[in-house]
Amino acid sequence: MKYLIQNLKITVNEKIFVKDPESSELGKRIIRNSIELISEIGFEKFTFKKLGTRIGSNESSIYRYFENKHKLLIYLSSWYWGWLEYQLVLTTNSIDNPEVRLDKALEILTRPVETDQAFSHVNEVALHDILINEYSKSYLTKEVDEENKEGYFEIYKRMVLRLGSMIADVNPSYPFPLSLSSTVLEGCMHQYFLKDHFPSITNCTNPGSPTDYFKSLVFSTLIPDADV
Amino acid sequence: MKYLIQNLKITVNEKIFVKDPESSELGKRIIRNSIELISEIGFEKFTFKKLGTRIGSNESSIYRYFENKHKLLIYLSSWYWGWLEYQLVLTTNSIDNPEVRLDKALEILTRPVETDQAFSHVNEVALHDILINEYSKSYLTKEVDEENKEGYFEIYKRMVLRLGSMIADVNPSYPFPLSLSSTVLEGCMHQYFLKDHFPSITNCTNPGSPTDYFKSLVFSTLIPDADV
DNA sequence: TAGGATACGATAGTAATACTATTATATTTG
DNA sequence: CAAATATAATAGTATTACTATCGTATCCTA
Repeated sequence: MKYLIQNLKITVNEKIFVKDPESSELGKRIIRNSIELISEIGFEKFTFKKLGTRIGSNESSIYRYFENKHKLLIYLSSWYWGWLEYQLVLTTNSIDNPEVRLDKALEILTRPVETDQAFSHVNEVALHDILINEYSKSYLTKEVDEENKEGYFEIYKRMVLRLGSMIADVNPSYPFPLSLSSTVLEGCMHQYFLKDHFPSITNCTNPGSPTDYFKSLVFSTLIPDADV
Repeated sequence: MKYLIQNLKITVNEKIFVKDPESSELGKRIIRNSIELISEIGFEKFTFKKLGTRIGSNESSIYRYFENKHKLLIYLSSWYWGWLEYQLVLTTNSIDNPEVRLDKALEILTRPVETDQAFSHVNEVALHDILINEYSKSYLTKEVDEENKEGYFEIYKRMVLRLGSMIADVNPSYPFPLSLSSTVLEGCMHQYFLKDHFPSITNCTNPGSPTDYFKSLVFSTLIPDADV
């Protein structure tokens, strides 16, 4: 994938980190290796000590960037949603026809992730795996309301609102645009998970099928007599 | 809610527990209090030590019933799905008309949970909260494939298959009955979560709206020109 | 080029977690 | 009444998730 804008930086809420990991080499090593390590061993078994060993650095140095691994997960997730949002906006904002725009949006949001050369310290494919396997752990906590107030989930919510408004543009009288939008974003990650671990309870077992499924779901809901 | 059958027992895979908690008073106290404690402080902060203190019993005694808190969560979830499945089957199996049956099924599966007098040691409302806030943590692990082989998620998968086949009965040519079924079950818990913590990205903010939303989603998908 | 700020690494230490093991006592059952 | 079983009490371990301190290297600037 190629970008019009080089040296792009995905902006993440400053409250999420202690020191901006994009501001130093060590910070970028933390990001690159935490993505790989979390996707390898899972979030539960991931510790700053293991990450320190892996990058030949000290546990305490990592704490200078992130308060704890929960905040790191929120950082990585925010980065992912910011990256996806950028692609969504770039691809859809020039499209005037609401149906075509929504169709394109669903494609961007549900397709398998590919590596993006623009961000060399981020393995987007591994990061997508982390989102599928770990994202809900970032908000299924007792601290979610506080953290939401602090703006930790802004980018994700903005994504839901964006897709929701594209849905409303196609059918302004549909009463559940936001629920449909949140169902698509969350449900898509779930279908990717099922494909890998519970294939008996999904029909999204080959590449491209999540896109087909969610397009059909959304359009037949919004345009009852359409031929989709 | 009243039951035709008294002294009913929800059957859970025996590999999930060390000793059947239904077989003793202590076991039932573990179940009752773990449900309350997990829903109060959340799964992360929940420990067997805290549970022991709460029930005036010893940490080591709890380990005789469950290997660890992960298994306890799987037990509680399985119990919940077994309980819901019972209601689903009881309510729908006498209905011949596929549309009416699916409509009724969606009602059972998406409505708010009420206390069930038949199981005095289980607070079903608190258990539903646990499912909403913690269920995905039970399968979003690196051990999911092994545990799936052991049958830990059987009841849940059976639920998805049941709803999936009711969906297929309404429209046999619809290509994604299982994905739609899993989306409804998972998505419903997600909408309940959003209602409480991210109300700005859902339209399911008042009681009954998850049912309306999912009925409309499913029927407009299956019956494109229906008046739903 | 000296002096101060900043970054990083190394080490040590703490409270809590998630167990395991052993022994003692109480209760149930045959 | 003896044996089996269940539970309680205590102790102990490795790991986790940090916090605190200190020394050194590097960088920036006056």
